[in-house]
Amino acid sequence: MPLSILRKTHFLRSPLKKKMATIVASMSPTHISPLTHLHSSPETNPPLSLFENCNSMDQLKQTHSQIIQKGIASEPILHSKIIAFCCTSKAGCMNYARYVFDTIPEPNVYIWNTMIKGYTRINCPNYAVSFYKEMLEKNIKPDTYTFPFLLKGYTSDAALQCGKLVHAHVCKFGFDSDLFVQRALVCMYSLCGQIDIACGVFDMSSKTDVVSWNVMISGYNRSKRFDESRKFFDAMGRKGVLPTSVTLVSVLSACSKLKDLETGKRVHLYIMNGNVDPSLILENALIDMYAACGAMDVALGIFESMTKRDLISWTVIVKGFVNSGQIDVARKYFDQMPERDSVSWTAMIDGYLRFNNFKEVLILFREMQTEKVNPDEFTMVSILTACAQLGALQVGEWVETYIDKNQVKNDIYVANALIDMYFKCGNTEKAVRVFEKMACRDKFTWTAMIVGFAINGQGKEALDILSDMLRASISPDDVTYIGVLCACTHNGMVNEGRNFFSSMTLDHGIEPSVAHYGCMVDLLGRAGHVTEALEVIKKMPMEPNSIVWGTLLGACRVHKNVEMAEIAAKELLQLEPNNGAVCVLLCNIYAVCNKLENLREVRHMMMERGIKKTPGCSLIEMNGIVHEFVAGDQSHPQSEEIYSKLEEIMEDLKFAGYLCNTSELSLDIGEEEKENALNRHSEKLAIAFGLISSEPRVTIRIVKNLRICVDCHHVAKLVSRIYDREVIVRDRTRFHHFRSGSCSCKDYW
DNA sequence: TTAGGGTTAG
Repeated sequence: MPLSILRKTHFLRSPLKKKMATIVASMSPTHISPLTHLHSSPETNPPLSLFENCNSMDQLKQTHSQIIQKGIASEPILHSKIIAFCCTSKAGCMNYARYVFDTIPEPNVYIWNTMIKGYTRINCPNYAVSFYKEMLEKNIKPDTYTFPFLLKGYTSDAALQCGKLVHAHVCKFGFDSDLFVQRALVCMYSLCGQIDIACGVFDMSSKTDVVSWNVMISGYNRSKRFDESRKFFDAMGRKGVLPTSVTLVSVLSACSKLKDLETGKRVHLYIMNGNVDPSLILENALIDMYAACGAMDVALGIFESMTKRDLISWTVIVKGFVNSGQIDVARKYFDQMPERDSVSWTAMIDGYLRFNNFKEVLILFREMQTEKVNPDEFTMVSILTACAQLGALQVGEWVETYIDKNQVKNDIYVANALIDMYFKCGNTEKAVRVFEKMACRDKFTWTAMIVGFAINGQGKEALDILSDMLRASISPDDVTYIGVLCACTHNGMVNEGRNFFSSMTLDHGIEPSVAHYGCMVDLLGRAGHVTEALEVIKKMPMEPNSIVWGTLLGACRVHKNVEMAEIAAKELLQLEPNNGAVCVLLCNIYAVCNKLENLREVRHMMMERGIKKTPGCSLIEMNGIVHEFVAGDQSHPQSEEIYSKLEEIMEDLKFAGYLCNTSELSLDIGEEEKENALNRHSEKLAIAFGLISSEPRVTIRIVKNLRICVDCHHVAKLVSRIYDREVIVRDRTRFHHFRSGSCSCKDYW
């Protein structure tokens, strides 16, 4: 809304004025019911009751026409009645109100107020304020009703400036001590996201009633400051203000977010004692509170005893089971729902997301579309998150197009999820395009950009983004710095990383967490400073976790440092005795360094303890379907074709000078067998499948659960050159963009 | 006045 609206008159000339006059004039006499009683002294006894019985604009217009015919249309009370109907009734029409308003020679403050109320009611606060301005120009003084009507129109962050100007007028006209005006101000500030100012007005109010308290409590909920909602509720009790069901619904919502079962139970008891009338909304709020606090038995008890349930009751139960980890039970209730809207679908989709079942997310999303339920922005964020995890670029792109075409609200959450999805699918160009189009960005946006560039090996771009972020006065947080350190790590920028690590605390007051120390270990270790990396671990103010030791172990593998590897592996196995990945890494290191005796020892220990290696798994999306391959997989319907293509590829590669790199294979087997095992790695199967299933020159995108092995890395480079294909592999830690025989990681991984 | 969303070291 333009601020100028209060400073300058923008009084609207009713475009429909002429049209309305025509409508009234054209009403044929047959439409008009005979109003014989109008003959009895109309001036002294206006037929007010006629207006009170009006149910539609047609009836109102008929009555109005009669009044005009009888020559009593200038009665002020009749004007008020017509305008009140048009402005406040559900069937009302502001254009007609405007038409009548223009015929009144000197409208009184009541009529002005009613017009303001009407424009606010139809969500046109700018028209309301124009009327207000016009009223002042006509020397009509506002009264205590004027401001609540005006203020009620300001309900969003964008309206705050206008709201504040109206507040100034409230003070100027001396209405700042009126209960209703104060309440309207509290409400306006609360809805415009300024709960602290609302609180200030509330504290200064001469009188407060339960409605004002309710406005404050719901305002804190809206600002996600649930702890303060609860404090207000307690304070209200101390002041002896009795809560209404509106209060309790808000308080229960806060309890649900705070997981405050104790206060929740107190509210439940208050309701059970008959202090407020029970309602569906109240019951829903109760089951939500119990479900959120993990008391699913109580939540279900209430749900089952309800005589009437709605979508929300069911959704809350589904969500409750998802939260308690019972995804199958959640699904059972979801399947039983009599009807489902986008919120219920999203609740179920989020359940699968939470349990990392990303494929099921996409399956459910397809079902949702089959049932013709339109996804909203919340659904889209969930789907994009699943696409990011799966590397499902085509589905992700489809989502972006769907959002544009179907006017799904493209808010900051959606844009941030899009950026994250594009980066995690290796498409940095599209991520940047989304970023550039954004009208406003928050710290999540900037952080997603930094992390995104970092994992894609574009360290310089990541650091440029950090500079832009600081220039835009957005404070980085701990996650931002994880991205920054990660960018330095993936690009071997050791000194820069060291500097960022110290400036993080010195300049931004962010205390390093175990994750930040982990990044430093990675930064130093990967660059070959393995001893210094161990020093960092020793000096950490907290206990190093398994990730930190695993990072050091990974660095030892790259730099073939057996001694340090043994230290790291020992520490790791103490923390996680059954971690298969550690044993495999240690085996890799022993194999590379030709320490076969140690290798056998580890293998023996693994067998004894029943430790299994995590099977390598690669995903590749083809025409919107995600295909999954594990090492040696033969379950794919096109398996035969895939293996014969793979054979062909290996022949082509050998012809081009490829030598199989079996150095990391920990098995005590012959060279041929080793080569065979390597050739069945999941990423090779996915590459072969990609080559036979897509058009020439189309990029092959693969997501792998483990780190890509040296041999597969080499093969991918050659494939990109020999077949002229861009191959993008996202492994556990980063992206490898293979183009024309080389990789974006510059073999630094 | 009741249900839902985003970034995180290996």
